[in-house]
Amino acid sequence: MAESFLTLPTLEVARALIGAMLVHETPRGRLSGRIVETEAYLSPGDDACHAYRGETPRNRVMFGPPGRAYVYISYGLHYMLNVVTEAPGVAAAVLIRAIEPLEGSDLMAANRGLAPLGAMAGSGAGYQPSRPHNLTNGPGRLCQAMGIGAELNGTDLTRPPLYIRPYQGEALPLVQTTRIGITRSVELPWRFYLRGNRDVSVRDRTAERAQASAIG
DNA sequence: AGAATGATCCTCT
DNA sequence: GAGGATCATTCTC
Repeated sequence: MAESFLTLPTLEVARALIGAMLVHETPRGRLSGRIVETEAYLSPGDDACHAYRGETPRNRVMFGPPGRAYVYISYGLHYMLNVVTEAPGVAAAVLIRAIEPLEGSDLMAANRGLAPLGAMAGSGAGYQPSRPHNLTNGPGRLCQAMGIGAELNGTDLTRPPLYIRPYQGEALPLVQTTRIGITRSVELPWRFYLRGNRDVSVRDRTAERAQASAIG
């Protein structure tokens, strides 16, 4: 295949990933979704980046070649999926924060401990989301739904079992704003999401108004 | 060896 | 909107 778009500069990858398809071929079935929200992390200069103080065993993959998965555990229980960017030696990645389920949504629901979508049975097992789109609207949730764990850390995201198919089509309406859940470098506008999509984890209505006529 | 810190999610008010 | 869960990783002593 042609040179992957994942070799582009980090912020361009973060933009270009919106609309791309994330696919996981699991033993129990094929799961996929459209990426609708991303965040860029780029060291040096970004104190929120895991690698801002140098290489450690955990963030080692970020220093490697682009196009690989950086998967780690947050708060001791949630997996986070990142796409490594930039040439070897430069620590950078794009966090996938939300996807829109396309294939295998019932298996995703099962992975999340939820009843199948469309089934109204109230067996009492598992928790019922207050909104039907609580399936993959968050970095921890989408990893749980997609069956992504530590065993995929460092794997090549251009081939199965976990891979990304680029978006090819008309320009999508993007919103650019600040990142979520961090305490350092909070001012950097390095989060991107698909305007109007229901699976975006957190909207920024101020940014949406300010960017009303802009098209990403 | 001990303490602090999270790129979060869920529940309850 | 606020707080607890829960533990790997990292920093500090």
